[in-house]
Amino acid sequence: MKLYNSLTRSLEEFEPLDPPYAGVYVCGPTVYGHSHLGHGKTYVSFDVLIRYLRHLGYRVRYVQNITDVGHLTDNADSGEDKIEKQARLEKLEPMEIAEKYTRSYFEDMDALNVLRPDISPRASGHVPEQIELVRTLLRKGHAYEVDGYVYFSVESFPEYGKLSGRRPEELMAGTRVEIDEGKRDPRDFALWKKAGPDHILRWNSPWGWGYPGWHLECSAMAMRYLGDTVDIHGGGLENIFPHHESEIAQSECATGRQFVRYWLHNNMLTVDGQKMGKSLGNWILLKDLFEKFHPMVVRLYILRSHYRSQLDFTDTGMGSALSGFRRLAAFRSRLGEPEGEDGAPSEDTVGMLREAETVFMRSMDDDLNTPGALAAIFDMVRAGNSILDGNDRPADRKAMAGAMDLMAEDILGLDIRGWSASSDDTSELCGILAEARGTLRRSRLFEAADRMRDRLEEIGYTARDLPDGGSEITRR
RNA sequence: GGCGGCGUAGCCAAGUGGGAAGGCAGAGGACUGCAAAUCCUCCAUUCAUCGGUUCGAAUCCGAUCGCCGCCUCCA
Repeated sequence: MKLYNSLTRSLEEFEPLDPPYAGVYVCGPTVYGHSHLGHGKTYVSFDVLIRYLRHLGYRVRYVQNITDVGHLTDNADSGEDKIEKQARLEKLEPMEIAEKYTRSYFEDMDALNVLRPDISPRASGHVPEQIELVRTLLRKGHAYEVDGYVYFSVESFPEYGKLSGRRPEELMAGTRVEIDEGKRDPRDFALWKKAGPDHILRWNSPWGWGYPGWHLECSAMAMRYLGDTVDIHGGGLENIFPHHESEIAQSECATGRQFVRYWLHNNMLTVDGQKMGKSLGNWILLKDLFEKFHPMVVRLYILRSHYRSQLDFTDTGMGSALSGFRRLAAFRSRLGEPEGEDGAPSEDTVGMLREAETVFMRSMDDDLNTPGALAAIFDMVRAGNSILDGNDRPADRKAMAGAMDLMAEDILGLDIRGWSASSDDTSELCGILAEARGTLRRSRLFEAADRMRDRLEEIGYTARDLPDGGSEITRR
């Protein structure tokens, strides 16, 4: 499989350091609020990576942190810890906030059918590791302490900037680079920050009470669980600088080894052509979106564009995704669950499925080209329907079901069968109504039968008539 | 100001040197009592514009116009 490596700015064949094991680290959320659609895009994208790596036979260890401490509301030291701020607003303990929104995050990711990471380490639970990393950097001369603060010395790492492509001189005296009294160099960043008693989330350290700088946790936890060199590190594009750049600096200075071999970055989400921002009034929480659209439709929407492209969210786009999902669901539902069929599928089916899987895998191998992979699935749906229209053989349905379940469900994570099942709460009632419509039709009381269909349509049910004279009623 | 990306049919979106995928919407047809679903056919001689390289470019190079993002907490 080829992956686009931000570090080399090129497509590279993925080869883990120690096959078949593959270590993947993805920057997780800061848990001070409900997850938004941007989280959805990022974690669905990386979920597909994990699923596909596993399909290819890699033994993946997927680590994704939960940031429950240390990030500030703004860049200055006067900034407030975001979790502490939220705790004050909700009148809860900071750890209650972290717990509440961690659960909320997993709830939303579960709905999107995102597989849970193998390890979800909390930053607050890894302060000793972070302190140890700071000590190492101090010992090796890559950091210095100033009055309870510890800074990383960018000058001590000539490769600083290799990921983001920034030149050191650009970083000097930049208008937006934090100028801090204690720093020897404006580019330096804090590894450890001093915190007074008013700061609830603080720990004792060799440099006094404080808390870790915001780049530190990822380095510490990635190396703790995946070793000094991580195969794949993923995250949002906006984290390339300074977050990931600084992770590299800290980690490589501490170990003397390459920190990450493949850097993957997911592009951003826009809403109606604009950046999604709280102040812009286009902030979309997943929980709100799920009220309007089934999570699987959201997932399909995300997968219709490539993970390195910006994805623009629009209502018409969601409508289009919904129609597409219905098509997939209708096909899968038509296939049923023909478990006990032992006959061989027809040549047409075998050939058609081979073609679909070839195109699908070729697309996935090409830096996770999910739009191309979806095209292969839709081709299969059309060809499959065509074959079954001509001759509905259970062995063919079974083969097609297997292909759908592998490509759409296992790899792309579209829970199509779950969708069908979830809209089935009223199945018994629908059965009775279908019986009634069938009786009316057989009695040629078409006017009454159609009035029934129209009224059902109005409340969200679709009636379709079957070749045998019966009817079927389903919820849209 | 620095950096990066994008501009492909009505909308969305792959393709990145030699046949313009796929989805949605739309048109016609088959099927149906009528529908729905499904199938068939049609729907970009052309890929923002201009110029260049090439036997050949949506794909490479240059310019122009337009849009977006990152650089600041943000996935």
